[in-house]
Order: sequence, then C-alpha cells, then structure tokens
Amino acid sequence: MLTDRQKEVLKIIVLEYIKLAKPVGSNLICDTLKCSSATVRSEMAALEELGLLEKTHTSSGRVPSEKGYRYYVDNLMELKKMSAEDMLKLQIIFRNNQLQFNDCVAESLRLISEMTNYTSIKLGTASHNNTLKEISVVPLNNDSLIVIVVTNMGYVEHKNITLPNVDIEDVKKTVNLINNMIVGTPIDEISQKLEYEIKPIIGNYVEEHEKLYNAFYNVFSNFTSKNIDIVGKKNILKHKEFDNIEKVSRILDKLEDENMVNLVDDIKGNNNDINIYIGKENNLDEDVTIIETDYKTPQEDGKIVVVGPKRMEYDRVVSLLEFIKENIEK
Amino acid sequence: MLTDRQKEVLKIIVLEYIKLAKPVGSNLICDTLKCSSATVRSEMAALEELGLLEKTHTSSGRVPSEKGYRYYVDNLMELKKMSAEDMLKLQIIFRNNQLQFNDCVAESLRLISEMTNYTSIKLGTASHNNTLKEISVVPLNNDSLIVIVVTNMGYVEHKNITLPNVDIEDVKKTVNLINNMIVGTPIDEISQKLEYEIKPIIGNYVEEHEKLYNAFYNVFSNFTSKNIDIVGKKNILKHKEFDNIEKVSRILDKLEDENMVNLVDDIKGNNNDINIYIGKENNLDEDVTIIETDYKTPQEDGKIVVVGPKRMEYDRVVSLLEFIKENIEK
DNA sequence: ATTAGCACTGTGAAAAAATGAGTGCTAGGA
DNA sequence: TCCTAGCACTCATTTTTTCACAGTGCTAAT
Repeated sequence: MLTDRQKEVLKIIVLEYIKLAKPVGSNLICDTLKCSSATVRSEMAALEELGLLEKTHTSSGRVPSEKGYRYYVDNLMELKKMSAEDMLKLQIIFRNNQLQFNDCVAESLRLISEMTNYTSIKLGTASHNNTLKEISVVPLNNDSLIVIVVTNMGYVEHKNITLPNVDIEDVKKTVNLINNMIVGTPIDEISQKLEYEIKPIIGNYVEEHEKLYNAFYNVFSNFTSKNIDIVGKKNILKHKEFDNIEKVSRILDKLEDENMVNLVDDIKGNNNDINIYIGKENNLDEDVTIIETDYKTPQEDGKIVVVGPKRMEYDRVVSLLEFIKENIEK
Repeated sequence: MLTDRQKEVLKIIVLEYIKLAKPVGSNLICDTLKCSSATVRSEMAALEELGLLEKTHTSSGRVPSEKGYRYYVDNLMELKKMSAEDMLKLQIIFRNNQLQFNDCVAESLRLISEMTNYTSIKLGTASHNNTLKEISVVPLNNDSLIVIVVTNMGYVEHKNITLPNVDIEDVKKTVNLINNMIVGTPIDEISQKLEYEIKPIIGNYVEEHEKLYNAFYNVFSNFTSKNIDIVGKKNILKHKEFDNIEKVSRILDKLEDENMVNLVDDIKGNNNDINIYIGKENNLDEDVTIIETDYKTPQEDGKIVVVGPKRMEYDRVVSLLEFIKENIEK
C-alpha cells in the first residue's frame, strides 16, 4: 500500500514523463510537493523498490515502469473532461445526419488520430442481427456473372463468378431457391443452411447442380462481414520510442498482416468497459499501449482501438473513446 | 557529346552507386577500365564539368547527379532480361485463371514491391467501355434502400440512400425507367443522359419525382470508377536516403491524400511507353524516381506506377513493368 | 594521351576531456 | 522519527582532439 505522498510522486512522474519523455528528477517534483528533493528521492527509492519506477542508469531520474503505468491507470488517473475543442469536433461528426454509420466511425477515427497522433482502428463484424435480405445475379456474358448479396442491415457484397456452360435458366432457378428458402437467415448460419437444406434438394430443380451449388456456397462462405479500418498508421513514426526502423516495420506488419486477430489476449473478456493493455500486456509490441472498447450496434459489433506508445495520454484517450462509444451506440 | 570512355565511366558510377549507395572512387573503376586511376579521375572531372556527376565534398568520390541519371536512362541503360526467378513468379500469377483481372494486378503489385523494395501503385479508371448494365434496388426498411449499379464489365457499386415517405412503387417505376432508357450508356455519360432524357419525363410516371431524381442522380454522379491500389508504402523506410522522418511523412501524406492526381506533370503524354521521372522531374519528392506505364484493357484504363529512390534499379523495374503491362493487356 | 607520385582535404571513427543533471548517503535539527 | 542540507560520486551527453584513410587535383616524366 502506498502512502498518499508516494501516490502523488508516482502520478507526477507518470504525467511528466508522458509530457516530456525524459526521465524525471527529484528537483522537478519537490516544488509541487513542498518538500526537499532529498525527501522526494527517498520516496522515489521506495517506489523503485516496489517496481513502480525505473532508472535508465544509476544516476538518472526516474521513469515509470510498466507496473507503474498500470498502477497509475488503475488507481491514480483522473478522468478529465474532454477539452471543449475535442468535444466540438466530434460532435460535428455525430450530429451530421448525412453520414452513414460507417462513415461516421471512419471520421471519428480520423479525428482521434489527428488529435492525438496515435493510430486508431476499427474492427467491426457484421452482427448476428444481419440476416440475408436478398441475393441477385447479373449475367455479364456467356460464362461469367455477378452475384450480389444484401443483408437486412444494408451490407452489400458482390462477387464475380465464372460458370462456363451453365444454362442461365438454371442460375435463375438456383437464385430463386435461395431467395425462397434462406432469406432471413443470419449471415453466419448461411453456410450450414445451404449445406443442410439446399444441397439435398437442388438436384431436383437444376441440371448442373453441382457446379452451381459450389459456386454459391463459395460466395457465402467468403462473405467477409469483417470491416476493418485503420487510420494514422504513420503516426507511429512520430514518437521517439519508435525511431528504430526495424521495430516500426515489425509493428506495421503486424497491424496489416495479422488483420489484428489477436492484438490482445482477451482476458478481460467482452465487457462493456474501456480496456487498457500496457506494454507486454498486449501482443503487438512491448513498447506500445493499446486502449480499446467494444461497441454493439444493431448492424455491427466491434472494437475501437487506439495504439500508441506506453507513455500515452491515457486520460485523454479514455475520454475520447468513452465519448465515441456512447455516440456510436445510438 | 561524350566519348565512349566517358560513357563507360558514367555507367559504371551509376550502377555502382545504385548497388552500394556510396560515392564511387576512381580506383574502383580503373580495374574494369584497364587504365590508371589518374586517367579515370580526369574523365570524372570532365563529367562533373558537364553536370553529370557530383561530389559530396571536395575529396570524395563521385555520385550521379539528376542529369547523370537521366543520361544513363536515356542513353546508357541496357534492358536486361528479367531474371528467371522474377519471371517465374510473375508468370504464376498471370497463368492462374482463377484470378480476376483486379486480383491479378494487385498480386503483381505485391510482388513488385516485395522483389524490389519499392512502392507500387495502380491507378485505374473504369474505361469508357464500361456501360451501364443494370441497376437494382433493395428496400431495407421504410425509409432507406440500397441502390446497386452494375456495369457490363463487372464493376459493382452500391449506395445506401434515405428516402422518407416515398412510395416503394414509385421507386420501382424509377428503376424501370432507368433500366429501360439508359442501360448501355457509358458510365461517364450517364449523368448527362439522366439530365436530358430522364429528368424531363420522370414527372409523367412518378409522384415524388424530384426527391427520387435527385437521389438517383447522386448515386451516379458519385460512381467512383476509380480504382486505386498502393502496395509497400513502408518500403520507403528501407532506403537510406529516407532516414528523415519528416521527409517520409511528407511523401506518405502525398501518396495517401492527393490520391496521386498529379504525381507527375504528364508532359510525356499518354504514350504507350514506360516513362521515367527522376527527382525534380516528378512532383512527389526530389529524392524519388517514379517509373510508370499506362495500360488499357477493355474494362479499365490506368497506370502502373513504381516509386523508389533516385538510385533505383532502373533496368529491373523497367523490365518488370514491361512484362506486367504486356500481360495485363491480354 | 597516360600515369606514377605526392601533397592535400574532408569524413568518420575513436579517444579524451569537460559538463551537468541527478543520485545515495550521512549527520544534524525539528 | 521524519526531514533536509551537504557532499561525493556516477553516468549520459556534448565538445574537443586525434588519427587513419579514402579519395582528390596537380605535376612532371613516359
């Protein structure tokens, strides 16, 4: 258990280090704390003992350790109100009724990245609420056609398929069959439904049923329903802890290639909160912090994620995310 | 006019500098040239006089100037055959009949970037050959619906529109009107055709014609028909001439934001060749070279662009682009 | 025309020195 | 018992010095 003064010292060090990125010395603190630097030093030594602070070398000032940030986030951080300016800019986006849901989120991400110089990400998945509304087919020429899939929430996906030597009438019959039998099915159950309900009977109606069935099965099994949006990747370059090209490349690679399946081990579960993963707590890089929150809307469930250096403006990002989450969900 | 030996010297310096990125000294050259370093030095001095070479400081080796690269590209470069390996990898892509045109190009870009460590870009525009094939509408709920536009070449675009208090029958009538009257119109002429042929008569068929007309006009006027694909942006980081974060950011910004409208002043016009814009010859950055070529396919016209440092492997990139252009166009 | 020879130049790396911010520890005072 | 002034010490950083060397330009001889 920390004394009040220790908490104060830790907090000042964290905030100061976030601001200036330089190890914080005892002098800087004794002013605000109304005691001598020697006193502060002994407190700092105690905090170091506890693993909350670190030195970069024997006679340097202190830097928060991972554990230190964690303590700050859990116990010391005050959620300050968003600045009027931040607030205003965001409200403009959400008040704009012209914008569709997706554009709205995209705009917010852009704004977060611009305001904070961090990287922001949306990971959306069409929610279970999405059901098949209609499929339609446009024949292009003899052997290729476009299949268009629409869900009730307005997701649209299309795919070009090639079906040499198949009667267009057969295609139409298949489409009708699907539209009659599986419209209304949640998109994540369509593959099953095709397998169990269409496959057994399609032969009764259609000549080349094997080819056709496979083609359509393909269309649905690839229905992405994932919606990923990354903004401000190059902001990573702006922070001095990422001056190393190797490291930056590695991080960018992970952001792009992995599709961010497991940026974090989701220990905290799908709760309704804002989760913070500091350094080794996430799987991206031990020098970054990831702050994220889930959202649920009728159309889409997902996460809004902000990635930045460990010395991130935690309070600011948290309040931004809270605001956005709240506004998205209505 | 350069003597043969001067050409030889210039060529060696360009190639060597491309390979090692270090100023080239006279010793390195006199081996290959079978003459003394002193002789080479006087040739180098002559080339410097002509503005084809530069020194980084008084007693340094020589580096090609912009003009030097230009001379090399125009007069000295030999188009070497693609390496068997490069060739093979590319052929695998183009032989794969599974892949649609777009995926094919995307794959090639990826490969170029991977093989060369440069950034590659496709700027495509649906060609004039694209005509409207069909539009269709899926109503989602009372006041919003999805309009889907398909061209004969297989481009699909969809848009969510909100139309409160409009009779669904009216929507259908409008769709029929469009499908009857302007299917077959090149997409870049649709806006006009709507204005001159639909607008005057739509009132005869449909109640809320103004709202509806505007909504559909909107859909078509925003039909992007642009198709931009950038691969390997972060390769820029790999070249030592871009160690400066400011510069890298600036370049990346231009690549992203400007949509690359005017990477180059298209002085060379839309010819059928491979065009090279070295340093100040392009508008991106004075330290980069842009190599680009046009392509025309039934579906799409566009450019394939490669961006790299001035000391780019010109010959290799040119042969890659030639190969790709050729393969795309069939 | 070419080249060997030589003095000279600027870079870059390494070593040495100077600076200074910050520490830990101690001993005396509230 | 807690606080603080004082002091010696440490280490990163910056500046200065030194040194080797890669490369040049020029000249005089071939």
